[in-house]
Amino acid sequence: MRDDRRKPANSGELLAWYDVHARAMPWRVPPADKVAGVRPDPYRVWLSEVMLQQTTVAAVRDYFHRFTTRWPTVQDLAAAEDGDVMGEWAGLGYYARARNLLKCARVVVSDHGGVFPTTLAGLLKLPGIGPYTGAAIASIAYDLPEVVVDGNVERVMARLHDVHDPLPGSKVQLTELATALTPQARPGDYAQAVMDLGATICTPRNPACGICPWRDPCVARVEGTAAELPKKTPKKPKPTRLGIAYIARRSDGAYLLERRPDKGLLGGMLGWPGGAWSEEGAAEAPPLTADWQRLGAEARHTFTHFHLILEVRVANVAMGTNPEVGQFIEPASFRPSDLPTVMRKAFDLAVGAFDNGS
DNA sequence: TATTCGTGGGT
DNA sequence: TACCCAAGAAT
Repeated sequence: MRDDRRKPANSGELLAWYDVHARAMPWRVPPADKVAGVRPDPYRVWLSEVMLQQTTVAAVRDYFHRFTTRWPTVQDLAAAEDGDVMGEWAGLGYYARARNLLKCARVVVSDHGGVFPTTLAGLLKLPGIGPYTGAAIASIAYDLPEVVVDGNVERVMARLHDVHDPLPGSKVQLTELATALTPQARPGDYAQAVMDLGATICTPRNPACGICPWRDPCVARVEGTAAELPKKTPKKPKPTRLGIAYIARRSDGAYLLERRPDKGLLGGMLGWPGGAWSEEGAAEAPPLTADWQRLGAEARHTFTHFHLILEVRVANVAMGTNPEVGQFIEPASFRPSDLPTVMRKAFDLAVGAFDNGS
């Protein structure tokens, strides 16, 4: 802080802004309804917060609707089949979230009578609930004054106080600043207000400082440094890995798929056999003997920490063929939408080849 | 503390 | 095109 005479930011200014500008969301109770006594459903708050981890609101909306339609309560979700939940999560990414989601639902039902813990400490013991999500549920669902620190809060605090130390090292400092601002009154609305501010006004690029409810106390705005904060330590370059996807179609239209192990990349998801991906592109043996055809194109996909070039090989096989890995899934129970995106890309290429009568 | 773990959209 | 980024958690 370079100007101690500046009047510090205060939560009331932000709450007043939120009362007018709160974004409408399927899992959210608008401030006017909360005044009337409406409380958020902890199940829906929890589900939305897990889905929103490192994921945009736009991407979450449809998933949230499908999940809550299919599994309206935590009891419903706890009773679901693993494969159904993983399939419904397919395409949303970070699949450990879905595995932990199911674990968490089952613990809540078996150990807590189907009621989410009502303290931060209790929430933090559950799978998939970390410091952010625990504080978010505690504040939004139960109006407890816990400190919510996500990427939005980090950015807003860094700018309000002109913090130039790079993340993630500055996280402790930014958390302290966030703690000082978190109010005892309406902490749930406040938490959502800071995140709305970060998402709509105090954006990563081209922040709309002119219409910000905290424009006066914001030190970075005065210093002209808002757009360059928060600083971040540079990230490592992504290597490129090579792999093969073997897509076998049986004469009845069944496809050969395998369930990937729970640990590691795409853990718990369906995928095409093809072995590990490496920078050397070691040739993996096919899952069964057949007349494998190479396609003219490969699937390209970028993960968090590497690029992938996936060669797709296809084969038509007869009924009664026994694969060495995976199992055939019949057309009636195969939904391409159950596949993670990279596997669906490979499938889209293969379908074109099968349609061409290979 | 550093790495692993997805995906789609914006610039 | 190539990067950046998004309501992080687990290890």
